[in-house]
Amino acid sequence: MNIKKLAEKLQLSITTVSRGLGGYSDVSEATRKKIIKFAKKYNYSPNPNASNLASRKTNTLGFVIPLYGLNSNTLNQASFFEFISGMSNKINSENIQFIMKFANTIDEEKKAYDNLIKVEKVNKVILHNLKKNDPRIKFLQKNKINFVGWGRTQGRINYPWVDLDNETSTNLIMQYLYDRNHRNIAFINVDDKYNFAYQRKQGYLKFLKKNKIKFKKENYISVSYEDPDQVALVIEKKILNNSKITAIICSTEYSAAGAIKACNKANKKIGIDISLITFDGNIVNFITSPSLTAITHDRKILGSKAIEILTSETKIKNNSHYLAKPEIIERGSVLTLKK
Amino acid sequence: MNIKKLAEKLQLSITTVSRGLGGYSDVSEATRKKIIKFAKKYNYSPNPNASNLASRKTNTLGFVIPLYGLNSNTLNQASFFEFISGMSNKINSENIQFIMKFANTIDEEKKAYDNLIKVEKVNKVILHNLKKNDPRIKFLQKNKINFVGWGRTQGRINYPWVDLDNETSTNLIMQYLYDRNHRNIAFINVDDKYNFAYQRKQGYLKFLKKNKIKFKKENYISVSYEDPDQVALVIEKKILNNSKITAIICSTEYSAAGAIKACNKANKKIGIDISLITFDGNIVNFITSPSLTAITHDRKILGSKAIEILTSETKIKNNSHYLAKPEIIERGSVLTLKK
DNA sequence: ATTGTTTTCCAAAACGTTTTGGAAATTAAA
DNA sequence: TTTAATTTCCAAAACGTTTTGGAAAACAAT
Repeated sequence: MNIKKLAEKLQLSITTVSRGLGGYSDVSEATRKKIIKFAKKYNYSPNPNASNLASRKTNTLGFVIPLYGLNSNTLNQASFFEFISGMSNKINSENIQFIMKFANTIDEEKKAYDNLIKVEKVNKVILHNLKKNDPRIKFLQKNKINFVGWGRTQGRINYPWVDLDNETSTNLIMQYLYDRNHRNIAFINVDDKYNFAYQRKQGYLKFLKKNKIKFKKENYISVSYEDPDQVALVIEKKILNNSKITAIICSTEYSAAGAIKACNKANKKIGIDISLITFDGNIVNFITSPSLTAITHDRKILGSKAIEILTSETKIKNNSHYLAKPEIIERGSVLTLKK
Repeated sequence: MNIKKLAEKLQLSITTVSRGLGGYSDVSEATRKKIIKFAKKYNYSPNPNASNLASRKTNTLGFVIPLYGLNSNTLNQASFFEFISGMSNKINSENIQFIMKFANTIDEEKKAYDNLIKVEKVNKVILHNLKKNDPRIKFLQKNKINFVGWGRTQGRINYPWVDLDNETSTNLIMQYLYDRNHRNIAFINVDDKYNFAYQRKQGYLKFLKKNKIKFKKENYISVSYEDPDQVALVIEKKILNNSKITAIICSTEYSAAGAIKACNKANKKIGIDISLITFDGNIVNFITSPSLTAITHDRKILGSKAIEILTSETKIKNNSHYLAKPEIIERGSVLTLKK
């Protein structure tokens, strides 16, 4: 079924059918309804190729996933799926076309963006893993393509974005531990060149400051993703050997795994001898007994908000943004200390 | 840049440029080279919308990801990314367009396939999580759309597929354990309605038979994905309480996590008091000390083979297939018993 | 030199839409 | 009732390709 046949069935011109479906005001409500009815009946939907071609524009969302950075920066697998899941509802209901590309290298990533803009002519983009002064931003702004950042950079931001509220997260955790009388809290983070790690560090530091707790260098460590065993070793040496530390915050599931290993090795029972709280941790959170208390964010909403911003009727404001609120899931790995 | 302008630059007709780029034999080698040179120079690539429209066909691969089944059937997140990663090289080099859809429900999944075929007019599909007598197969065969299964069903198969060699995997593991003098080996599987689980069970059973070891009902348990804590409990009760069992095979990362928890609770040291070997387990494999010995498959190749089958010049044979070979990564959670 | 083949090229039609610029029909205003 | 304004519709052009059905040019055979 194509528009021509549908127009014949309806005894209307092709133009009217097209405009009716497009919701233009120059077709009466009555005929519009009839057109929609027939379109449904004959299961018609416009050929996107013809449509894009004729209108000289697309309604396509482009999205490049940097495979090379998976699990070694802001993108982890679980968060990807949640984000996508949140997006997909909106995408389906808004009838947006959706092109996703996967890049195994930085070079491929560059090519992928080029292709999206120049060949596929997408009009919306989700930008992941933004860097400071990211060239993609200028590129997109120059080409007047709507985009929203998944994650954001530091400092002044002149583009719309969605992100986890990382600073609040660590603040929340610190408060949670503080309320349970922990005063020497170790924070195992990753390199703060990653924004999420930087933000989490800020939350940690600000809480200390607010409560007039001195920052102890030895309580904060930054580990790499690369060698998990190394992580366990570092934790064992620097954290577990420090008898003052009563609680550990892990910034990633990997470091939580490392912490668990270190604790096992040092024969410290999590939730009894030492408290542990981790970000996310879908898999590791139930290995300990009692299971790990964790902090999570609703990343589904992040995905749907991103689409919302991109499709908002009004011209996208450069300060639209959304912060996913954190939530602590209590499971029992945090001990309440005596005063 | 479009084909018309490029033709002007080349002082050739649009037809010749199009056919030259398409590699047709009715344009001389000399002009073809010149065309390609100019196309590169002016950074021209055909508008896919116009191209699809004019040729009445596409070169598009469709792929529906069932989000609802994530981590609760054959699809887990890590395998998805590996598969995709393997695909993407081929996709880029073969200049295939690629549409991926995500379905949160079975209903959405159905709609997604419909959309791919009828609206997007894809000519290639990757089918995931195949069921016996899967209606999608008939649907695609009827519409003469090339497809390849990621995973396969049991029994006679009349379509091309790629899959893990699950039967060999368990066979390999069993041999590995047997060589180290384990005779009472527990296998923690998931419901064998999932084909991969069924195949793994077959490998386990066949090994027993071949080596004339009696199958002991109490050594085989099937656990669900839903409640990880429950898994740990079952393992503790049924496996760890059975003093004859010297080694455990875990079919999924989740059950390995459950096993670790159970061992911790029962105070059994993995790699010392009991041996453990798991499928995959990117995250859990380094929690224990020594780290978990695991069996993995190269899922990247699975992805690239899938594309290879779909793009093979010759008409796709219904018996093309590829089995990813397993490999044991020794880490130290398996003990060699004394004879 | 003529004819037949093969190679190399091209004009025009087609793909299925959207958009433009107006025409016809209806309603409102005078 | 006539004119003006508004509403509702439509024919034709355009989008950037591919494909069809030859035509022209080059080469080969006689």
